[in-house]
Amino acid sequence: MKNYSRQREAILTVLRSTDTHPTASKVYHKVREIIPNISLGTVYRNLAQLKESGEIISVNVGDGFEHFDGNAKPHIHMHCKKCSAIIDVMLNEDVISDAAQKNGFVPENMVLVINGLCKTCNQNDVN
Amino acid sequence: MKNYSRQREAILTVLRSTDTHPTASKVYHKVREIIPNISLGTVYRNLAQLKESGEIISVNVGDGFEHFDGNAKPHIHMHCKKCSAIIDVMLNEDVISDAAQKNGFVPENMVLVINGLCKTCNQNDVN
DNA sequence: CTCTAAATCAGTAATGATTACTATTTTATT
DNA sequence: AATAAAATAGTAATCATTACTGATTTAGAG
Repeated sequence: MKNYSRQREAILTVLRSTDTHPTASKVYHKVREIIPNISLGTVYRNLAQLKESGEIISVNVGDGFEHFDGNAKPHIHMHCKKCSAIIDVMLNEDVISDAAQKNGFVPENMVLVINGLCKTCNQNDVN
Repeated sequence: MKNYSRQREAILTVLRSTDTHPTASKVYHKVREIIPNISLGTVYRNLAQLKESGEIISVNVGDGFEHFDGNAKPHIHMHCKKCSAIIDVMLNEDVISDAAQKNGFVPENMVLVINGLCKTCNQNDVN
């Protein structure tokens, strides 16, 4: 059902070799250095597929772009509204405010999105 | 610099009278019940302005839509990937896993976005 | 090694949420 | 009432993302 593809491998390699949370477009341009004629549609399709399979995750910081992350382990993303940096903070370190202080980050507004299944949907069936 | 407008007031009223985290389009249709000829552009402009002034916040759960929230206090949003419900959980209740358990929520993937200023940007200047 | 079907691709067109634009109306102040 | 800034309705433009198509690649069987 899922065949190997050089394109998908290259995309995964790019995502795993950076901590900058690139957009689809950024990934596209980076992968073009490896596969010069890869198409944007292929990048989008594979990003969706890698996300579906849990190999990568995505973050939406409200700038209108989906940002991709090769680190699929649950962690905190701190988003600077000025330079747009997205900073990783592993979850076992500390609670929210501590984590913020340790990074010299001044939190203004925080949103936690937990994706999963709510009580009702989880009881109704398996998928 | 900021004048009163009936349209903005109606938008705020709509947002404060629901906990469903509507999209701009949903807000538009709801406000049309109060002001039948309000335009979509006006809704978008005022949502941006209300967000800027901190009267409302927005959540992006990765479904391609920006969701608006009349409750500007920091809180957790749990997003069901099946029914798309966005459930509010106040922050002082408990830590993440506890909050999830209490709501019968099965977390699969969690992303915390903290908007603010990073160390570098905060040291460089005031705004 | 062929053969075949399913999966994937490159390239391009279409979609649709959001933003920009413009002429008109409303607000707040004198 | 007069005036300037702010806001509006309506429409057009933008652009990230998705859908589509005919060609290519993959994987497994013979």
